Amino acid sequence: MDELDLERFRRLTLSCWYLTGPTASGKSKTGINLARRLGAEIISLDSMAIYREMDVGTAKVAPEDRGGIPHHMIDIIDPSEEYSLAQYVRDASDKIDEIQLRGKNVLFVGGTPLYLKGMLRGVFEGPPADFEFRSQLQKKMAGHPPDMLHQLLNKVDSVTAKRLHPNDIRRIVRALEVYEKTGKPISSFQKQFEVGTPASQCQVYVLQTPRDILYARINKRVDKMIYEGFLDEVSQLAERKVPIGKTARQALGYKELFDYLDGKLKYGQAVDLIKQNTRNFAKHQETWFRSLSECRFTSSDKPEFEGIEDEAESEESELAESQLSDKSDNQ
RNA sequence: GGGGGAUUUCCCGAGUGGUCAAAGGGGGCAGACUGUAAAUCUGUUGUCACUGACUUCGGAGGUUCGAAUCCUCCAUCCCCCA
Repeated sequence: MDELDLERFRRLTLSCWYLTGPTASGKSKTGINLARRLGAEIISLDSMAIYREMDVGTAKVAPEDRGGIPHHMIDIIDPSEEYSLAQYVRDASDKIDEIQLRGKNVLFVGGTPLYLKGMLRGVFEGPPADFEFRSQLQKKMAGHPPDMLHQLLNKVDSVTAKRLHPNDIRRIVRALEVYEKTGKPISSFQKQFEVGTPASQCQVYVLQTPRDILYARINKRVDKMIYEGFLDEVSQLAERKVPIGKTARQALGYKELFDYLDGKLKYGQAVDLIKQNTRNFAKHQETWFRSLSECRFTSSDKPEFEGIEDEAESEESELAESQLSDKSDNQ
């Protein structure tokens, strides 16, 4: 993406609304209410909800609960396929065009911070992941000192090497991959990724819940998912003729239940692990939001969105609240 | 009733006289993050007036220049024999 494209890209994506927050902060329901008030359609900002056949564990809102608001970027990919940041940014941008052409607003709802950053700042046009290349690199590394790849990177791209921790194999490998495919260091590509827009010029809202309350809600929600047939869903995925891909397989809850089905974990252990990993994930999401200048923070109990008229605290917002408390009740 | 074993910092768990505020893991907290991101990586984690001091290894005493480590008694838990 060159400078001009980037500018156009940002103009497009910053005209949208964004509602995010850690898992179990109540994004989906709040989002539907906000979308109604904005006259918006929703684009899911979620790296796992894109997959079909993964409903319970990704906490997808059932079609009948979407309040008539169209939801996009959900159920668009088969679990056997890989997906990525760059693809998301491309596909979602097309969706924005499409929706705005209909004269509707766009509201992103979801909690994948990397995708959020991609939408807000743009992504460079790099070579796609080459898993063949990566596994070869890994093989080459066997037997060598663990920081071999880091040193290798240091030779071709010292800027990135300095930035990355020697143990950060995944990023080192990608940096080497980009160099290999393009002949240019990854650090020479889009640097604007680091330049954020002030929150006052965006409509990016992060729902906040006190940590201890959030953790308790997560635990409850995992139990609820289990009750709603999470294990059956995972069993069905395990029985597919075409096995699910590595991206879908690593989804929270899914990987643990796969391990249970493979006999690597006891059932109770798997469930506890899901809760633990989900809590850690929520924390990680919050670290992300803090790092993005675009974000504004608002309480998940009583979210306030500047810029839209409150419609005199109308039934709509009361509805929003009652649904929220509803939610926490039966979680 | 008799014999044996255990008790460690938020948790699990190593540590058997000094180099121990105590390995390692988990959890907590914080950070990184551009084509696997619900992934991956990093730092930190007794207290304080913090290059030093203080409190901590079930409790109370004792041995020693010095104890989480040795001895005595007490408490709790586990196992074996009755």
